[in-house]
Amino acid sequence: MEVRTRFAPSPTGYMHVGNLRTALYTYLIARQNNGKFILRIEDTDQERYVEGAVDLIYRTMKETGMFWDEGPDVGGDYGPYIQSERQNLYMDYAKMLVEKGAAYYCFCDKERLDELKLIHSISKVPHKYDGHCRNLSKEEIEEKLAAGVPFVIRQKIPEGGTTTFRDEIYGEITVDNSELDDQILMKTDGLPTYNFANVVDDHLMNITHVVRGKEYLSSAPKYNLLYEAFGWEIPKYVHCAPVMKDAHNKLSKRNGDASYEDLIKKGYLKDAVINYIALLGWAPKSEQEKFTLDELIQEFDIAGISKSPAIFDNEKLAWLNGEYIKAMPAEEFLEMAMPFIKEAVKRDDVDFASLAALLQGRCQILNEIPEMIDFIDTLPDYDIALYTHKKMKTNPENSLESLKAILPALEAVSDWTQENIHTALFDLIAKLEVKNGLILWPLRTALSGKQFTPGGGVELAYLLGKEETLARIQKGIEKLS
RNA sequence: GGCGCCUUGGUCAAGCGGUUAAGACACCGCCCUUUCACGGCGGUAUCACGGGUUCGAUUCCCGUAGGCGUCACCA
Repeated sequence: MEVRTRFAPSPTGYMHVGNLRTALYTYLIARQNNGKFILRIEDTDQERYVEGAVDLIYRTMKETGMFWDEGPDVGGDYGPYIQSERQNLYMDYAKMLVEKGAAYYCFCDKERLDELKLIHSISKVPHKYDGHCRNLSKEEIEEKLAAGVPFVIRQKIPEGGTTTFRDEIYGEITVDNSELDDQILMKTDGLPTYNFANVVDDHLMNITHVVRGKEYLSSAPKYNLLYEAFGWEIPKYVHCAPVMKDAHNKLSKRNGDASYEDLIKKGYLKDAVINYIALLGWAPKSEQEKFTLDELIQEFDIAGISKSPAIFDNEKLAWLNGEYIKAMPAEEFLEMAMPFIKEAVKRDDVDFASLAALLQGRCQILNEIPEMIDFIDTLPDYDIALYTHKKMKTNPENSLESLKAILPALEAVSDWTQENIHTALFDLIAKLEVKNGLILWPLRTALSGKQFTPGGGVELAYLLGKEETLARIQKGIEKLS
């Protein structure tokens, strides 16, 4: 049978990393089985609907390469793929269940239900519907329906016994039916609840693997009962443990910056993000760590998904991102880095390609760039203590001597190329018979005024240009005198 | 509180009755080096606890503890 999976987000906001990971796993299962990946929008809750959320879902999925075979925008044989456009179909299925004795009309109003809830909470009893309308006579039902009394349709959970379901990650789980509530399937507004719509849609769309968050694990037995009542085949369940911010809190926008969009804005690469989240909660059989989406399709295995929650580790994502940056073609990196370079460098007479080359091996996240190169436009007001470096055996005194020697040597360089600068400085080093560091450390310090820079004295001199280089050396000499 | 699930280093994790308990990030040290970085080498650090079962438990069973989830006319 053809594998069909579905990602079914509700348009209630942004795509956080946990969502994205669920989408990814769902996508991978479909692709590696040469199956179909379906996108379905679950918008039965009008109150929580957020404008633009659907577009964001589309954009994110496309950007990361998770293209769907069927969905609202591309169509398919099992549409519509937006739940609100399917409203008229759920009532018939609910009534079918009523006829089979697996569901029933309930006319209890809000007041009675609230009262019930209150009593339960005061007496510290788990809240469950009390079955008030479970056994109404046919006449009573007809009468109320005819009178237009608002109703819901509830699932009729069997009175005794247990229900067992199987999850691909957690194995077999059995619960007492007495633990299960007669949950509402159809609301008074005539719309289905998520729980019901999900079952009906998944069946109608021939979904074979239901991948979703672990928070639905406790509802799974009720879904099973529904499938059984309909006589439908039960799909494979894949419940994924959540992605956490720390040991106690799930990742959420309120707590920080866990949305896909934010990560991209900060300068994380989409491939790195996808790669990282694939590894968050799933372990490959080999020791490979870097995966393209295609490689993930090959290697992914449900058996490798872990049961326990995983904490989102920015450090490791940053490392992985750095690996991706290093592996990029230079031109591509230049293009991606340019906006970040421009944030700090307003001068336009800089050799940006050379600058980018220096940066490429030294940054993990693109937004680290501005701070790394902020000295290019203006020399910061630095402390002369920077001239002291134990290993280089430099101090303010000998640095002054070095700078004084460097100045004329560089003045003599007419064609300001990296090579010529290098030659001039190393000739000087040879002539003075000193260690490289004695010349180069003070130079780098004078040019940048920073402890850490992307590149050494030669590179910085070239980048700054002759005029600016000489001016900064002069300034260093004054500072040290 | 009832029910369910989970528990290997700081983090992600391999392991599926016998291992010196992999690997990666982070951290520390050394080497390389024109700083930082990169790279190379090495190191610190983990089976929540208590009972069983077994010749032998990280691995199987039962408890305990802790964590998480769920208990809506939300998804």
